[in-house]
Amino acid sequence: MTERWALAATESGGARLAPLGRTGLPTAPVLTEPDLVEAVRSRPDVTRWVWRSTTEIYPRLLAAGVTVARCYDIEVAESLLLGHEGRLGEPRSAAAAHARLHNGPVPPDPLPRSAERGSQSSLFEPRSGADLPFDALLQVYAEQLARHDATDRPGRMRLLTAAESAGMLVAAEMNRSGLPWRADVHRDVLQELLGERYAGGGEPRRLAELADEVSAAFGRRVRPDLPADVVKAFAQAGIKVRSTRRWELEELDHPAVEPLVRYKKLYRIWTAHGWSWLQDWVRDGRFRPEYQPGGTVSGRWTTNGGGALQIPKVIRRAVVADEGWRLVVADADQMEPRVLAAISRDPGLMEVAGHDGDLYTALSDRAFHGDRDHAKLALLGAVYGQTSGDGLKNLAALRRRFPQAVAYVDEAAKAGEEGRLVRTWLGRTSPPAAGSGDDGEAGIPQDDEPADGSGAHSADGGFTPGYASSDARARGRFTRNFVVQGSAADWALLLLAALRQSLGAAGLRAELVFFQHDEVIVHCPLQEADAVVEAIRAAGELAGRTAFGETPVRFPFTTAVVERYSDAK
DNA sequence: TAAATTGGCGCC
DNA sequence: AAAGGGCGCCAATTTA
Repeated sequence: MTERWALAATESGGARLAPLGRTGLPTAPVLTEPDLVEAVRSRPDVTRWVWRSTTEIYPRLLAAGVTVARCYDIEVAESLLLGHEGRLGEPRSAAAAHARLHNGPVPPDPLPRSAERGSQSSLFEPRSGADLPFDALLQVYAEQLARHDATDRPGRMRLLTAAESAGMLVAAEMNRSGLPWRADVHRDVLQELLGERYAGGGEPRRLAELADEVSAAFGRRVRPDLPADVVKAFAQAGIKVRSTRRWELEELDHPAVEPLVRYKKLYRIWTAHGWSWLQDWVRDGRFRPEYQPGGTVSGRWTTNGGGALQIPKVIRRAVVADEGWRLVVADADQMEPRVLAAISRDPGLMEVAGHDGDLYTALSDRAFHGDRDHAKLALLGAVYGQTSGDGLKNLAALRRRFPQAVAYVDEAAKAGEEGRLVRTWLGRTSPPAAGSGDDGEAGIPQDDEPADGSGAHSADGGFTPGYASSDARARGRFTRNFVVQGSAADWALLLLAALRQSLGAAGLRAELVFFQHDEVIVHCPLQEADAVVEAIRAAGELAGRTAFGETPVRFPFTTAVVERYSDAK
């Protein structure tokens, strides 16, 4: 029994709403009710709410203690559909969609909130199209359903929209719950690593000392945080260095290198996750980043501040479960190679990915004489588009044993070099090449079926450029990676959706509190931990089947039940 | 003077 | 072992 209702907020905190039929049109007269929250609370049988923007509506419901099972986010759908149509970058608001529907003037999207740095003050997003009449919203929705059907993969596109919408719900819920964060522990870590702060501001003690060591090693004052100054100092010491990247410095034989590298590491912590970060981002024992599902073109999430997806390992000591509670930290094992196996359907790689054990070890047993490091390097090289080094030799071995998998990413790279679009498994689409202008014809979508080894180099009677410009090659590396990273993000969305559902259905107090590409953290009472571990495992397998259909590929996790994040692996 | 870019490094 | 993909953040520098 699926009950689908459309819902819009009115200016006065009320709601307009109507039940929807299969084509997306209302099956009963539109209702107007005085209280948005009550309108939802009083309809627990609704299985999916269709609304303009989760960001607009859901935080208000959550604040009143109301959760929903599922939603359909019209602006999320518009963005995904525009992408699939090769029109990424066109305004994606519901108002814009409605204007396009009637060939009217299309309003630009409100500026992305470029949140004032380090502050959470910009709470209100411009409400693009909030004033869109309810029947206009319904028209946009009905048209979107038809546009899903008009794609090359209607089922998967509908799934993608549902998954991204679920991601919006998860994000809103996590924004609300926050990650348990002990400011006192964080301060202890900072003190330990950086030493005291000096009264007048400026560097803490340890950084100042290291800067002095660097200067002493050069025999003159050098500011280690200024790459230009460091390069010059090395030049004066008779050492030519192209940059001050760590891996390059570590090649050098000079007494300044050691303190310099240590300085950089600590400097990074100080500026990105130091005292002022703590001040800005942690309140009442919780760190609340603003998650943005689909913030990257490949579908990975970003956060709008707080650098939640780049928390340095040493700082993770500050993530501590509440008294009597635990953190269940679950990391998907070798997700990208497993996803490559699932989307390319390479028989050999599916076999390798068909077990829960370490994938790179299995890979190296098959093709790399047991050398796990080489196996891993080769695979990552294939996915990232490595262009030089030993990785290429290893790539050749990979290509011999897993031709269909390598052909899949090679084809994606070729598409990128030729200015064509590529898609993830569910249908999220790469942005048009810069400079490809509006000629959507350049964007012939990538095949629905993976190329097989034999066809990989002979397919598509199109032109074969003798040389690709370096821009084209860079674009090829991007699209090569896009199909894998993006399909992994597809899977991760389904994982979140499944986990959210099962935690809710089980009536646990457990809460999803963190998500980072292939890793989730659930905060739960100690006695629920076992159930949560099992829920995560089941959600991973369900996500695999839902995304990729019947596949031998397994999606196991490394799971730890800990009091502190830093105690997980 | 403000916005955009650059270099570097954190995470995946 | 080599320096390939995606981001966000910070400070300095360059550009408008």
